[in-house]
Amino acid sequence: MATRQSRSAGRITLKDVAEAAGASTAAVSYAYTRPDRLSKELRSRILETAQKLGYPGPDPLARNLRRGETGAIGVVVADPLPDTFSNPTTVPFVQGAARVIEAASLCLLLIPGTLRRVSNLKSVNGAAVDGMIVYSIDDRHPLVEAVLARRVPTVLVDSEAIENVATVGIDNEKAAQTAAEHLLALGHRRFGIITIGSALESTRGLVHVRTLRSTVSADLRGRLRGYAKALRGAGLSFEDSVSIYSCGDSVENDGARAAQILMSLRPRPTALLAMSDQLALQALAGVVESGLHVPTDVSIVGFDDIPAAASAKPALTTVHQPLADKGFWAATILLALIRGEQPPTPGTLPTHLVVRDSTAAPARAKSEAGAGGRRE
Amino acid sequence: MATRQSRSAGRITLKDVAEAAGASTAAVSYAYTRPDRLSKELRSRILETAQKLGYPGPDPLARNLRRGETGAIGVVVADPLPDTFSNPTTVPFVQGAARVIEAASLCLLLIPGTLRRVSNLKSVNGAAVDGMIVYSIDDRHPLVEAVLARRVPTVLVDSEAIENVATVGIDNEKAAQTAAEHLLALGHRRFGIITIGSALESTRGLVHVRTLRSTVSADLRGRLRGYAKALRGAGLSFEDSVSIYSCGDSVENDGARAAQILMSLRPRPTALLAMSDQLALQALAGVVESGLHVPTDVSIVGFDDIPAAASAKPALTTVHQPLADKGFWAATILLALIRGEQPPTPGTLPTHLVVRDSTAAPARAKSEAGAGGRRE
DNA sequence: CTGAAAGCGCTTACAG
DNA sequence: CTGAAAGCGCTTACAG
Repeated sequence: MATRQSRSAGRITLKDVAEAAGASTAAVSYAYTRPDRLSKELRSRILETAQKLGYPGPDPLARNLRRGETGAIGVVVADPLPDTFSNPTTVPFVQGAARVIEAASLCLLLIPGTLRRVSNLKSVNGAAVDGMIVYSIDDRHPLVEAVLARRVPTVLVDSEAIENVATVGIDNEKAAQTAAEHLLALGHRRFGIITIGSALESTRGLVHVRTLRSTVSADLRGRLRGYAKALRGAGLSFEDSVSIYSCGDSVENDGARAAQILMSLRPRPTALLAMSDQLALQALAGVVESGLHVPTDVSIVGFDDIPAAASAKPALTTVHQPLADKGFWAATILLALIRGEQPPTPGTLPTHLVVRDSTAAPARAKSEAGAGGRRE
Repeated sequence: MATRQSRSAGRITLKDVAEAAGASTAAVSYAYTRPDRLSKELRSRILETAQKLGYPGPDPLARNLRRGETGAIGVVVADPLPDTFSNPTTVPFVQGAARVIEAASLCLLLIPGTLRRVSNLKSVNGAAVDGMIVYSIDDRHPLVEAVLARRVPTVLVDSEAIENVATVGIDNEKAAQTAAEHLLALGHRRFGIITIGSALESTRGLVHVRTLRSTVSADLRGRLRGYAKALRGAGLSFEDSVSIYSCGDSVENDGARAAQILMSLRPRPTALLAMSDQLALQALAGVVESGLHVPTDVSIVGFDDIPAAASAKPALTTVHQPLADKGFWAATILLALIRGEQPPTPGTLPTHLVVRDSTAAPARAKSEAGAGGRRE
């Protein structure tokens, strides 16, 4: 277990090898990086000397500074680091990016953005990377500002467009609109929305749209617009037809409680629109726990289409979004930026509604509509 | 989308800020790292100047070289990078390590060890890290040698003990012995072993123990010893009682085919010992597909106790190993090594057999034993 | 509380 | 094919 690789003391450097081998430092460097520029004899003499002295090879830190590159791509995540490996939406995203990063022979640096609820700017400021991907962090979060201040090539994912910054994302408004329109077409007129709270202010409980709009991230605002647009299209007033429950931030979300509270409202919603599948699945469990049935008593629509959505009972109707493709494009664009090439412009990534078994016509559409928010 | 953060040209450095602010470079450096060493006025003058010039803060590459540290811990994985986020044994391990790494305000650098089947020494050699964790890579793999040659603090996980190198792991021999003894106690006398192939030579098909021993990694050799020891304890000859099927390397393992081939042998094994739960679960599917029943026709024991083992039908009997704890200890030991402290010595981590529904007494124990390898 | 200066270990034009 | 030398951008004892 004894290890004494302290950097200080008797550390062997390239210069030592050069002296011992009777060669220039350039020659030793070339022996490792450009073998073709050396005679076979000189190269093997150098390598043997290095071996004999126990030289660990050119120091990556020095090489990085000299070359101005690191061989690492940073991914900044706002959730605790371990969640990156278990969050069902983060995982496919990072995998999509990892595939591109690995193919380019680069490493992937996971940069924790938060440390017990408070921003960890130190990691962001100190990370030695050739470029950064910021995944699903509220635009107004100090982390985003800190990353941008680094002036390193950066791609923002699921973020409001910022001038001169590459972004990858979906059309949240259109996606959400499709979800709401599906429910409207089934005859629903009274809705509950379950949303993730902002990472900045974790509002929790029933909230007014206006409050929500001012605290929530850009993509959620987009979805809210989409729902509203669908209702407007059906001649309904958003305010009269919709109740909104905001869960805490993404880590502690509590869709079950949200569903139960929304279902206790009168007039009772006949359909629940959740901002994520995780929330929707929790809502499903909450509804069932209350002794109600999905979709007979209430329809539920999710967002994301994570694997668990398809295997839920009943299988969840949801908006599919291409999580792995997001990662793929984020990394692909970033690599182009780093190389100084023209980055590809995939535009807004496609989404589509996947209709499964958690949605159906409301049980007594007429009476509910009568009691609820008929507007025409 | 336009971005031109090339390192070369008109890059603002700390020196530029110092000149513009009429301060020394030391003062500018302190403004960022040791605010207490500067007067309030000087510090804010410096920060304002930096802001005005668009200085992105001290360059991490230069800081790393100067300080001799990077703020990153490297984790070397042999599987393709995306697998790190979906492999059911890798995920809890990395999460365990990530928790410690994040708590220490460090970043996690994922270093791909292979690129399309061939070792990617370049990433290992070039990674700027304060220490490395090597997860579950065969000791004789060139990657391990490359990591060790770096002479950076290192912890090897699931590896043969190497002098002066910290390791974390379980007692594979004892764990495997427990699994085999469980089957022996149930009355089984005829076994099939399903093993992962070596990453170095991917043998595939029925193999002799001797062949396997020479190609497989240390932890699998340990398990083989454990199985053998259990059989010896029951007075059975390993060679006469056991058939072994080696799947390809871990990525392409094919437990279903392994099970089918083993079950086509005569005398037919009444129990299958798999070297991983993934293999065991595939074997389970393969057996069922052949029209046989588990555990009536054949018992199956896995290794690892991944979540899917408990939810399988029938639920899988398996050897539980503390995957997240492995990650926790690997990171904890590594941090101590980096800090020059005495690392903790958790010793071999505990495992235990979890008996569930995939094992039972053999249907016709006596006749099988008579036809098979009775030895006393 | 502040400044002048050395040096971390390499790579890479450049000249020969 | 090989060598001498500049310099990447910082941090940190050290002296004042």
